Amino acid sequence: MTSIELEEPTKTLSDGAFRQIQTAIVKGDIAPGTRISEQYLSTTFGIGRGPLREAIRRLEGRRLVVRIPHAGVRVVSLSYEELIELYHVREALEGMACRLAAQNMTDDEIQGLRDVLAMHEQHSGLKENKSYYQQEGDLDIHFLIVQGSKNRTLSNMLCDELYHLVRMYRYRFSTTPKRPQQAFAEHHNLIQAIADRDGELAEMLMRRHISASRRNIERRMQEQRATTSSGGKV
Amino acid sequence: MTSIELEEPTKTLSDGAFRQIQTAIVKGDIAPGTRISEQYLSTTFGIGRGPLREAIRRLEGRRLVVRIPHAGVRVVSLSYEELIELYHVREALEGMACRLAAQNMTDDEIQGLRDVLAMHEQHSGLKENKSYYQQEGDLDIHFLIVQGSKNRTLSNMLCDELYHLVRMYRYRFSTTPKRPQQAFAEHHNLIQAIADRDGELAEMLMRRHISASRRNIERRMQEQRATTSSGGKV
DNA sequence: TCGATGTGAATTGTCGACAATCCGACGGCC
DNA sequence: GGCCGTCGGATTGTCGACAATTCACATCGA
Repeated sequence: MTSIELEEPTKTLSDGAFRQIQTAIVKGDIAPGTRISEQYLSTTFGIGRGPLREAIRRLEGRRLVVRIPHAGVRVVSLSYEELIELYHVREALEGMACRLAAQNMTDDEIQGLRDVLAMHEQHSGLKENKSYYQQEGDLDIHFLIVQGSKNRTLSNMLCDELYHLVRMYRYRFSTTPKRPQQAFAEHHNLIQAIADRDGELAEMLMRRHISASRRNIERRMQEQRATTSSGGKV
Repeated sequence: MTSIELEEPTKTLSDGAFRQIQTAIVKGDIAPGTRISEQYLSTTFGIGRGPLREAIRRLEGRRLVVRIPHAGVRVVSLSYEELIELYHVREALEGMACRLAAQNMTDDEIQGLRDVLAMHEQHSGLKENKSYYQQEGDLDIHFLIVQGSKNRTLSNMLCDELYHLVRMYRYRFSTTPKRPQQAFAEHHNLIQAIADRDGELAEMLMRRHISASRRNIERRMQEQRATTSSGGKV
């Protein structure tokens, strides 16, 4: 119901391939850094190389894949630094979105926010399935708030570009012990501030929420690096 | 010297077409909202439709053109509201960039910033060519500051996506009487704050600088609307 | 044994032709 | 006279084949 992807009927083969590859990358079916050959995708989706290449070019424009001329395309692979940078950008952008949401959301939309939160609370408490909450539910809340800012330019940047990258790397840090409950509490306060139409507070809470999430990643990444001295890519 | 575009030799026809069309759109050679036919571009650039379509798909991914299946592509045309939204986003993002720049720029880079400002002062004072300063010089300063943030993710978003859209609509408002001098003074204070390593002040000044620029557009747009009751697109 | 170099296979880049779809004009009908 | 269906032209979408470039492997020499 609150799904980010709205499944419209695909009009052209190129559009269909674009969506399928995008979701495959975002969901992690294709690991970051993987080289994807045209022929493989061509036979997999059962379409010619023409539309396929066009789909890849669109993904290239969205920075989900990087292309090296005459050497193929690879799924984008964020370095540790780039992932942290991404969260810093989110902090600024979603903080702004949250302030605008406190001003511009309708009462019905705020109620919808509460409903989703309650649903996640049940789901999280009932099944103790923390990964679900952390993985998708969190983004659903953020998604609704961003939409509530009523700034379409901002929504596009956040939902169509940054969130895909965030989702790519989200599942890796979803099992941090106390983080889900903490995030839930932060969401609760966040929504309350929006309901109170307190934009200043809402922005500050959102910034701290994302900041806490970022620090959580930093901490886990350092732990991981202490054990395995891997390269820069995550 | 401080040009945004770094002209690397184009490796493939598709890449070459991508850049040429992009600059043509950004510089205003192709007006916003114009429908661009594949055949025309194909014969103009002297390349086949295949690479051309791929270039267009990349532009589509960057939101510089919008595509309607089976009906062609049009150069993106921002509505008045979207243009204002764009400046709000810039306010948040460049404010952040400016704060980071105050922390992370080297002394040499700050000196480079001052050099560019001095150069623009001479240029602006000598030739009284206000449009140049407002049009490109302003963005050069912003460009250098964003690069100085040392946040590559932020740089990419600002320089590769937003600035192109800003430049598309910049020339229309370049002749506002006192704005260039005012902007110059704002740049001066901005750079001083960065040199003083005062991130808080630098962010605030940048936000106000962009906010002033936005209000300038809003004012001129309302004047324009008062005379000609045109549609929403600008 | 290690490095450089040349060859070959695989992959990407490009082109032309054909099919599917949409837009505008014309004529018929109410 | 105005509206609707049909037809034609033009444009876009798709496919297959060929050329250009790169990468890997094997070979040769120091």
